Amino acid sequence: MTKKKIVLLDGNSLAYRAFFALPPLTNEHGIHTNSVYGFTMMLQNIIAEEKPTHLLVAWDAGKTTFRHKTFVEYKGGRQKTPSELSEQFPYLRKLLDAYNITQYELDQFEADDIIGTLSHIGDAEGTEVVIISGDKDLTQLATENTTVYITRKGITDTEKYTPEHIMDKYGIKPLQIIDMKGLMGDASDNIPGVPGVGEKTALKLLLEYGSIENVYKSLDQITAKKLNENLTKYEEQAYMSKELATIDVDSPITISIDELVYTGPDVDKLTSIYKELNFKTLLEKLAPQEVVEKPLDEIKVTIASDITEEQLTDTMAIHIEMMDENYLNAEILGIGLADADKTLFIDFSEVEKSAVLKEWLQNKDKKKYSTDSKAALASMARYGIHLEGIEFDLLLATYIVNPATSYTDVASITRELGYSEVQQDEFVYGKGAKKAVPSIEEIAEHASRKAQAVWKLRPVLEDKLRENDQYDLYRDLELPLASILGKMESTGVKTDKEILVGIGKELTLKLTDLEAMIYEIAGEKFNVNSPKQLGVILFEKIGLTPIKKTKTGYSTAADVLEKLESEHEIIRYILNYRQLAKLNSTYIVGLLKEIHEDGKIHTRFQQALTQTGRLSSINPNLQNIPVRLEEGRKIRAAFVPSEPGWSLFTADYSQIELRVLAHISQDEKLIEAFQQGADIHTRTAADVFGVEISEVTSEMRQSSKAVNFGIIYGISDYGLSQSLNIPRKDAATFISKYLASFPGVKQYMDDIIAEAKLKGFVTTLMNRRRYLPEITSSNFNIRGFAERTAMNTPIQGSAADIIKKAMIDMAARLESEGMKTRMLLQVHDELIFEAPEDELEKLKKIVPEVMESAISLDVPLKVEWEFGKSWYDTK
DNA sequence: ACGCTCACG
DNA sequence: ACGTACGTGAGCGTA
Repeated sequence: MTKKKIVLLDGNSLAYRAFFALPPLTNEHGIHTNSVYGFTMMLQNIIAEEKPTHLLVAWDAGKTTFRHKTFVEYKGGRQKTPSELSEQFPYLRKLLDAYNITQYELDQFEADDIIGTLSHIGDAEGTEVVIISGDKDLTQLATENTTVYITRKGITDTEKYTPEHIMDKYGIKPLQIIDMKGLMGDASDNIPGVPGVGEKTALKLLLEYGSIENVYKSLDQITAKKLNENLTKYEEQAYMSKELATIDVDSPITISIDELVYTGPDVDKLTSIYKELNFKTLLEKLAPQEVVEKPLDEIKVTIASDITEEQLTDTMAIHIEMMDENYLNAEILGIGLADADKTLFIDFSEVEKSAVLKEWLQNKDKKKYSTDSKAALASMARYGIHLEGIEFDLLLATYIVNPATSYTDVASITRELGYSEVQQDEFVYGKGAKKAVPSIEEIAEHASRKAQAVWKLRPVLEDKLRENDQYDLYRDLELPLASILGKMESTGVKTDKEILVGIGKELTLKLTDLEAMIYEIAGEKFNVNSPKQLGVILFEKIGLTPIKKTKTGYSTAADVLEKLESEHEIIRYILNYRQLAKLNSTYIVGLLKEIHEDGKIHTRFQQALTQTGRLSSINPNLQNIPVRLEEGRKIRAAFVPSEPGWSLFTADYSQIELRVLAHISQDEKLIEAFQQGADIHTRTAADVFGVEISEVTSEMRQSSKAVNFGIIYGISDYGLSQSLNIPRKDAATFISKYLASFPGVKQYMDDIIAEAKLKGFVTTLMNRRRYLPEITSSNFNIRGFAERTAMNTPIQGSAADIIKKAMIDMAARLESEGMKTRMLLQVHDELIFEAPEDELEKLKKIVPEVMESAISLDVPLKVEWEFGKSWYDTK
């Protein structure tokens, strides 16, 4: 027989905790589910870790308790429970019911008292008891047999209060926690305590006198005048506070420990509640085989050979089927085609053989509706087939309608639109080690279904785009851009392996030295790359003071280490080691792995991913190649032109986001500054500090630069204080001065938040949308985040629109000028080309011209360019 | 799989 | 009551 172990949960406290720890999730009916989800995670964790034989969730009963008789205002002034949380309580009850966990509440008593009483009984029996809550008051219940787990940051992490731990932490015994609360009070429960006494003073008094009673017996020994006065004046209040903070361990409960036996969940009930709440991952874990695919409608699949012109009509939906997501090197299995009355699958070996099909693919008068046009284009290009005539792109259309949904494969996209006739790729090909090529019949059906889905969904999406006034954005910006990006990806960037290897060797040498040095100073070997091990060395062995904590321990991030640099010599070696280790692993070893046989790196641009409209770059990411520090910048020397005698040419928009802000906000001063061509940070400094331009110091300019960044991000005093390393108050002063100097910006910030609340979304200059449902949240954090997003997205997103437009114009211009220059990369506000020597002069003229006239704003756009023999040299 | 750290705009 | 600047991707260690 296993040993008895009782786990007692504080239901209300944990529900709150889960609610605030998680982002707002909802099921398809808009019911909030985050608290239930978090609670479930905690519960699973507790059951797995503690393996309780007895389990109980205690709830607070109603509004009034016996404590209100002592003090009417007990728990007064509390914010009303947010409706997003209160609507979840019935589901929590149902969940626990499905788990077969006893729930208990008692009129006039709080959950604390129920827990206290039961733990008291268990303790007397000598049974092991674990109490779990977010409320530190419960630590008063810790005994030799009873441990109190208090939730920390996150939802499953807890701090375990045993009597020893409480002694270590506060220097008092568990029951003295009550005296501590009595003296210091508790704002959240509206327990007054003694004014002027906080945690420090309370602990000092208890260390000296042991209890509130003894403090008052020895009052004349307390010489601190103010403290003595307060203690004297508020004696009655101190005793009352102690009474309020005392958990009743003898409440009149009508339940016995035997009734708490935990036998495990009712899987059927659990499945039904998980379904109701849309907990997909939990459902899968519960019974992976139970998630059955609904049978699809039958379709007629034709596996074609000897393609004829008659089979290929003027307009068809097309999908290139590949097993791997990386279409730049994945094996092409075949092509699925569909129109109104048929589907067709062509095995890739047939594609290569069929001149008729190739002709059709390359004919721009034969219209194609695709699932992902960039993938289609780039994958075909590998076989010398230049796909033309793309008229529709399912991926892009869905993304423009709402960038928030996550797009993994065609099945998920179409399901989102209420169409469920396509199977998940995972289902067809298997997952992980079980991934394998199925029969040609299966592939044919899968690819045909995808093509058919595109055919059926195109009108739906086009209507939606028109309805949202986003058809132009889709048709004139994203769709043509897809082809351009496809070409850029196919072209790739020539990368000099030798240069990377050379830098790698130097780095390895330096890293070995640094490592040895660090071990010597630390007095032992450890993994410098492990924040956990490093934390132990720095903050336990060496004894430095931790400045910041993370969920899992001490933070060892660079900003923390920099603050400790003067404290110990080891820090600078660690910082240096970190910097070089990053360069070596990500940019030397990482990039070397990505060089193809053609000596080039072919990144892929994700065009339907970011929430703002920017692109992202993967496999590898070429949008974050080091530049800020010289050591890292040298990596750029490895990126070179692919033809002898050519150069790389880079052009970047100067301050595009601030210019966009000036335009959108119509702030007169900001517009004027840009029209005059002033250095914007200096100009901002002059306005904010109220001095002449000539009097602006470099510190003033630096602060203003940080404020300008902050404004773009949706400023907060905390954020600015972190970036400038100044007190929060000073940061707040800066911000208010800035907003007073630029009233148009202030007005914009207020207006955009109001607009987002009203419409539920914000838009960019070219009508890209981002929905912000969280902007009406009653949770301060979540709402604040949404508000900053509302301020930032139109700025970042409009800048993204502009450079996308510039890319389209630039590609057209290069074409019309008959130039050989190729566009290679886009890095958010920068374009990188490779060009033959004799086109450089022309580029210097047309690149700025095209980029600067991509859009007409009320401020000029400014482009700066460079060229050189490598990316490093374009500076 | 997830968190931390750090590279970029 | 709670912990934050906006947007990304990759490598590593740890679970």
